[in-house]
Amino acid sequence: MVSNRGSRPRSRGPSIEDVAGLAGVSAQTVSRVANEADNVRPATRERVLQAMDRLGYTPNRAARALRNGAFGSIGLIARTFARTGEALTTQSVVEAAEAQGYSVTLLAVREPEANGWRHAVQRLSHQAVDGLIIIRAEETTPESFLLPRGLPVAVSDSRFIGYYPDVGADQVQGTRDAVEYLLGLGHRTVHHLAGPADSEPAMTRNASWHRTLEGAGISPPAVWRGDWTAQSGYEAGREIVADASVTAVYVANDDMALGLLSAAHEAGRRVPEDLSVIGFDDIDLSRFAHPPLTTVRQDFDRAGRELVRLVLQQLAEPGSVRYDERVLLPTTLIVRGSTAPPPAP
Amino acid sequence: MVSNRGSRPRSRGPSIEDVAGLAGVSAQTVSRVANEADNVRPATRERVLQAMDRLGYTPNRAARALRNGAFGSIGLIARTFARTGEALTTQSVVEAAEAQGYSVTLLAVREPEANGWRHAVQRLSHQAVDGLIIIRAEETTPESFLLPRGLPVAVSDSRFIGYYPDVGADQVQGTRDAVEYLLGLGHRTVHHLAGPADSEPAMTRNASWHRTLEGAGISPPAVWRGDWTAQSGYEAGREIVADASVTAVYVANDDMALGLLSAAHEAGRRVPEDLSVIGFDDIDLSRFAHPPLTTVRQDFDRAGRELVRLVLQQLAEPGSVRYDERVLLPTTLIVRGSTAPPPAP
DNA sequence: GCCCAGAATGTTGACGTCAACTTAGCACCG
DNA sequence: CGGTGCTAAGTTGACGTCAACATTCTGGGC
Repeated sequence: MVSNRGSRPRSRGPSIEDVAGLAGVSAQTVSRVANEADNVRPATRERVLQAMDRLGYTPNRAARALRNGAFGSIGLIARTFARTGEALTTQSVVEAAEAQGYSVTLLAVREPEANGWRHAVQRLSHQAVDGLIIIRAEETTPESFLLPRGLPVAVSDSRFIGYYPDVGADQVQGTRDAVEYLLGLGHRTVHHLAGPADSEPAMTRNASWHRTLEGAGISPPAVWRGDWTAQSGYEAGREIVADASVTAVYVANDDMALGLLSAAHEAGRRVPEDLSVIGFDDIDLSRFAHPPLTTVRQDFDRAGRELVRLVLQQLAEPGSVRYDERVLLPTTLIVRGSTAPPPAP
Repeated sequence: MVSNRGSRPRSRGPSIEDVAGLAGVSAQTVSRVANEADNVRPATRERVLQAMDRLGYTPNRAARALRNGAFGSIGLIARTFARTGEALTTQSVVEAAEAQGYSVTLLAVREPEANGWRHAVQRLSHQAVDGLIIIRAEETTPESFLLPRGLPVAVSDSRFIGYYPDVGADQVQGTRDAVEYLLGLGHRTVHHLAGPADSEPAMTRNASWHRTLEGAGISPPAVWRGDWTAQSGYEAGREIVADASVTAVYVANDDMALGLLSAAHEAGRRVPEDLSVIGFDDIDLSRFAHPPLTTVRQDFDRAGRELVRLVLQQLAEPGSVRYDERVLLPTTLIVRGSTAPPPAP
């Protein structure tokens, strides 16, 4: 803690004592009114409420937190909140948390290495939040830092799976659906543009693609690899579209798939006539791509809700959630215009 | 506060006293070590650090907050965090805040009406955070609720402009650049697909488009209106592309512009040969649209940094920021493939 | 009018931290 | 070797809230 804030406390607002004074009651009675206890005479309650209103009183959450040992806040740790997947998950976590009376405190991990994560956890952990949600922890492993004991944690799409309860889309089935759909259209094989090697969902999709092809008696070709961004999809795409033998590509997410589409246009390779493309996520814009993108939809909304549920359940009843519990959310193959049978040879 | 959390305080972690006991020093000495005071003998410091490490001690932020009157957290209020603009701003706010040792607490406003905002402010206000950032407050006005006095606030793209210090892209200039660019290509007029009527930036862009046309001696045609989503852009787009007299459209954001592009493809209307399109924002995917989207880039990153700066400056020196201060961030016209001279008649 | 049960309200103390003040320890000086 | 001037470490109290306990009402029964 290097910063110097707090050296000159900012002007504090009215406290429970101020309200009590104005209303002519004790602080405890004010507390009771604030907490909606039922053993307060209506007349008294009214007087207190008016005093609160007049002073603009709001309970001091720090004091409450100190007293109760609870913060009313859930920590959310991620590398970034700007990418589609994270943004959607964040939004749904916020909504679900708020429905339960919790707010959400964000912390971005700046340095991808374990140190950054350690720092983030240090800052959020244990004392500032009642529980922790970790999404897309890609670059570090659970051994690299210790979380305070007893702090409820839930993770999504991260390498912490198996160490903490986890929520995630059914990557395996979603991938199989996509690959088998392409094979069903008549493609001889399906190529793969994967996500970064340190990402759990990327590797799971990669592995499932691999297994599905093998299951169909096809020897899997070499994979391309991107970093989830459209830019990386475009760059890999330039190589992919230059290879005329490629007729179908399963791309690990929609952003990269859209980048690939762009590369195809640029090279004059027609989608889906010459090349079929399937993405993963079903982000809003996929529907409006040219052509509209066939993709595997995952339910970010539900993921957020489940993450919050897992944390709050641990909070309510410690030990009620197994550390290796996995919530697998079904995916749906959304067929649009970017897939078709392979071109006649 | 309806929830019942806190009734059974969760097991607390080690406190400063525990560390002190183990290290054989007083609590104050532990505090000094924790706060990196320099008047501690190295040997003592070492002993304390080891005790901290052994117990897994982290300072209790609630107690700190109570003591200091500061929380080390900035509140961020918005309707959603999932949309492009909000997500990018959120990310940069988080980064900027963290650089200053602050975390960010999110609160989504569920009901768009004033009540929802009031509720949000109630919950975040005054006690849970040291300052407040409000982005895209579209549906309510500043009069509809009161913020606690003395709470630093900064806003962006909201109708609170003029009431609180504000950060935002230079909509006026950005719009003028776009419209004049299209006119310069030879278009007789420029149509407009606007954002929602209750949005401040939408109305500013609308007004600037209007004025620019008038300035060029052109009577502005009727506007279409969307809700920022690609879907709404697509729907308006179906009408727009059906009108053969439209040769150029200035769209209030990229998402809608991409929706419009999709409608154009569907109708067989070629972009840019038959129809020129300009968006606003320059989101990642715009570059990879088909054709790549000409757009007005705004600097979300800088916006986040400025918002945090404004809040922290008020915190450091109350009264040092005027309530009507405006930070206007320059925009850049990014010319890509979606714009061209009008078709020959 | 008096007593009593139960409801309403008040009092006390503790949550963990740290600024401000106080005391102990030590080196150096004449 | 006592004193001086530091530095290091300890003690105290207050931040705002609320559970637990203590006290004071209130109204009803006799």
